[in-house]
Amino acid sequence: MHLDPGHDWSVTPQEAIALQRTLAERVLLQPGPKHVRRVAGVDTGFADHGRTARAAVVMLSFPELAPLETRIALEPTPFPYIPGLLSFRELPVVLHALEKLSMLPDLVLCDGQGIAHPRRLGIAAHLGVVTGLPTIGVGKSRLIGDYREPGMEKGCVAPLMYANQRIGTVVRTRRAVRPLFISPGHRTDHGSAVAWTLACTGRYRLPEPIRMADRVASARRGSEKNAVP
DNA sequence: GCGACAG
DNA sequence: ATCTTGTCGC
Repeated sequence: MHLDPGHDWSVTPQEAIALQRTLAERVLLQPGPKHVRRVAGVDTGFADHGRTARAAVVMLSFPELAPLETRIALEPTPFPYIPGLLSFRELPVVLHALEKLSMLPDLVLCDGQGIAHPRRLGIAAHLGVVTGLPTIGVGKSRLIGDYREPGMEKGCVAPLMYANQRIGTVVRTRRAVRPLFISPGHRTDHGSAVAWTLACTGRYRLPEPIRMADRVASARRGSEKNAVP
């Protein structure tokens, strides 16, 4: 399958920022998909002192959360890590892993922020605008915003605020663990983002799609295979 | 100028 | 993100 890159990815940090301001206008905040049969998790890992980027996408069935397909892409890392510009470092290789899927997901959980970003275009929102797919940002830590510590029980939440606006939700996905920073990417909203995240979470802190993609992307040695039907 | 800063 | 073994806690 051929997936459109969406735009030129060979940009300078300054051009990337300008691009984010434009693309952010195309982000759609609306209730997420009504029915989900397939949910994908994406994550990126690095090797060779950061010179090689490895994106992993794992497709799971819903609500069983059983792995259906795993795809990987390896490429030279194209952009340095700059807070706020993470998508220009990880999305190029992520898109190549995504286009290897035999079927499109109904929803994508992405490692990193959605609209909880200085210009409202974190990696999950960027991925959604480029692919047109509904996406949710699942951050393991905070990029921007203020919040009150949510309760310690699983399911406890607290709004993530920035410039007097809600940009996400701090969610306790498991008892007494560090909370996750959930924010809408594209074609989802605060409520649906949190609901789908919890619906995809089992006995671990990370929702299954992200946890499985994480495992594959960070695989130390050569699991450079591509499982396909 | 100073502090913060997804992965 | 990555470098890295055992260890403390539920």
